[in-house]
Amino acid sequence: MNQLAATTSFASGARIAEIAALLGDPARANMLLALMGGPALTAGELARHAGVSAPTTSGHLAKLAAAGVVAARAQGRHRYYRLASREIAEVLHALMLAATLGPPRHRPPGPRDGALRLARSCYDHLAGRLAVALLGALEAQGHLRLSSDGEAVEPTPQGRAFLADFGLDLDGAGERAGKGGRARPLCRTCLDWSERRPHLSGRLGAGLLERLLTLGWLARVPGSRALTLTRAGEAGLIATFHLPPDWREGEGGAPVQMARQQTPRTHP
Amino acid sequence: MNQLAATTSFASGARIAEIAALLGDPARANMLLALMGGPALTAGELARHAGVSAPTTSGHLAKLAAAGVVAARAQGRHRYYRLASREIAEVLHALMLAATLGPPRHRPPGPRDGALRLARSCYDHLAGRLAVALLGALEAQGHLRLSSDGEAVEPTPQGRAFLADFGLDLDGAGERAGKGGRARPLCRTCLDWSERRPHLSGRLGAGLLERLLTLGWLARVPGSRALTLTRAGEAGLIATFHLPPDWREGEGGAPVQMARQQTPRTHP
DNA sequence: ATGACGCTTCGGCCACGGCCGAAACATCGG
DNA sequence: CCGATGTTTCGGCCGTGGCCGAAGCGTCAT
Repeated sequence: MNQLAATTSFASGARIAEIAALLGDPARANMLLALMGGPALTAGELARHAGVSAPTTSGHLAKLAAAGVVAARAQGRHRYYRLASREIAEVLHALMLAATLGPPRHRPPGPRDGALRLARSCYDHLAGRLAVALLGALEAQGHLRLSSDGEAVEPTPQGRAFLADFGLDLDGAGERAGKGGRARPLCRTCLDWSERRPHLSGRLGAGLLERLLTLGWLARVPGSRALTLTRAGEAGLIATFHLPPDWREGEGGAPVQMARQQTPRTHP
Repeated sequence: MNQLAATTSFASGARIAEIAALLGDPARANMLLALMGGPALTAGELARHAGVSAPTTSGHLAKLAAAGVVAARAQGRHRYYRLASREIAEVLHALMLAATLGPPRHRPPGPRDGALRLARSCYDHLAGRLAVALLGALEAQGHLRLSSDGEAVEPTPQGRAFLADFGLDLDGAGERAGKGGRARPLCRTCLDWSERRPHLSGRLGAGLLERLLTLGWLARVPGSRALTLTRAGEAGLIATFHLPPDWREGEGGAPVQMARQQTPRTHP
């Protein structure tokens, strides 16, 4: 018998409930939402995100770690926490999408909303209006081919060359087939949470974000998931990707203000 | 400003936690898992699935309905409950996937597992070994084209004709662009929960399941999500789709026993 | 009409779990 | 070695919420 099928069994309601219950506390949900930004955060930072005391935070994190929702890495007197797996990130993503549906309850459109809507990191890839615009530009240039429904997406041969030239190794051994015997999708569209339009995810999306950060075209905003597009970055994206200069306006809408640097973080 | 962007705001941790907390109770999780099968179920049936009393079930369902997780429809002295949206189904799907990872805790491989692994319904489409085999057969016949990573999938012109001939109207007005202004993906691969290999989801997957049920090639098993492949169905699938006769063996594994009819349900 | 059945509401019990302050433990800097 | 800082453990308080039995209200059948 297939070894995989032998070890894989069905998820019981109990196990599902266990995970969901862990995400079902406001404090923990806010921590995990903060971790969706990608980089690992310290327990103290997570405590501030959650709005609870340090002891309470520690208890929450211990439970999350025991259940395999987050993973911890000790470094000096800090402990850095990150989401334990991409599967967990996808649960959170699905929850975010479902949460935008519900009843039209009170949703304070804080000032940070604008920056987040414009560009942010989503676990390991780029999201927001910029991500949607980049996908559009790549498609318009013939680098990517989208299926008619906008779900399936694949790089054209020309696009592969273009992206390789930009510094992305799409066939690289970077992420081979996991233990599941299945390679991570090269580039999958991921329904954007704020724009409700698809953007790039998968290996290509992750590589793109990494490359843009390396180039200094994008910079992380310490306290949030927001990303700033630097002057060089905007010029570079317009020159290289033919990003339309009016990309901030989204679907013919008004431009949104960009994220600004806040209090710098103290860890590497 | 784009009207959608104006009304769409960011999901707060509170709202996420609200939904997750509702899925985070064993009784409710078992109810929702049962509803993942597709057809609406009565409150009594859900009570049996959850293993709690009728009053308790009623309370749970009231909460789930108030939060927009399930939807109710009264009919006679029964009340039929179903999942309220595809977004909720996708949250559950992501949770099921995440649940198979965790620590190797006790997972009783009950006798029903085999039937479920072979063929079952997953919200609105087909899942299990049969679904994986069907996707493989469609690809082998040149009706579908998969990208190298097995994520993107699209019907070939020949495939469209073949599927239309089989009774599937892929371009039909059946499911147009939703309020999000985005059409439902035609056919998206959906990582199979038990096989951990992709199978057909999306509009095509839903249409295929519906058609197979209409033809009597597949039949629902009352008490569970399992599906039975009828004699006519097996012959038909082998003749029409060129399903390999040894499809039950999965990846070179041992065959799995098929689901048998159980106690018949009393509602239409 | 009258009983049977399905579902919901009500009332009350009880346990689980989130929260904090105090204190212990670890690490870094002087 | 000694404070300062980050994190965890401990103890105890208290509200939330799951659970059931009894009772109420519909719908269907005879």
